[in-house]
Amino acid sequence: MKNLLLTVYERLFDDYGPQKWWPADSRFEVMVGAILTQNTSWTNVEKSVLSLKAAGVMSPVGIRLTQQAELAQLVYSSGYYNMKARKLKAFTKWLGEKFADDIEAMTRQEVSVLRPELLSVYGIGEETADDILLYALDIPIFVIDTYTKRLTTRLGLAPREGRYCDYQAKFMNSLPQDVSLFNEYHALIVTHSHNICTKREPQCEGCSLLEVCPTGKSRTK
DNA sequence: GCCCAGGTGGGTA
DNA sequence: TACCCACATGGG
Repeated sequence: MKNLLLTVYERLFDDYGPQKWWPADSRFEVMVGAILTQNTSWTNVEKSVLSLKAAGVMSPVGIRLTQQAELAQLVYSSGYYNMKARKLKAFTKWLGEKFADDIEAMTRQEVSVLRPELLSVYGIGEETADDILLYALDIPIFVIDTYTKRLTTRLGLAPREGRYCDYQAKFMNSLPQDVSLFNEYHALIVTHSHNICTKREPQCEGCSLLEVCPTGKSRTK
């Protein structure tokens, strides 16, 4: 049987082309973006990223030296600003204590050790951890988000159990373990989701799974 | 005005 | 384990 998930990937890639994720100037900026984009549209995150850069604090040291209240103002536009300021503080504290801010050193850690370490940091859950591993550290791990779950469910490919790890296993067991493929696939799912009806359930009449929403009701172009 | 966005942590049963 | 809720701005 032809690998269905690979077929879906090829179809999305044909439709949208390379997505060039993650848009950022450094690995550290990817990590910051991964925290800021939690349940938040990227356009809001971009403003916060610019604010952090303008304030000269887009670095582990910069964030550690910034008061949490001031940090909250800098990331205001991405919402949950008090929570996210706290998360950025927790993450940079960990980065300093564990790796002396040496991000290259992170890549030399076994994923089996590094991922649980990331998950132990306040504010870093499974998706954010995997964003960091894949998009900042080029480690082949598949990122599962709301869009991915929704699409696989609509395609009838949802795993029997609906935990994060079940969805992740579904993708990782069906695809070659390739950083570029995982990078592109997740990005394509997000882009595609921005182009189809994203209403939770049911999807709008006639909104085909792999077609752009015919009603034009897609929300986040 | 309403709905949703590239989630996570804490509380309760 | 499985829900429920708080966290919050900004665009369609």
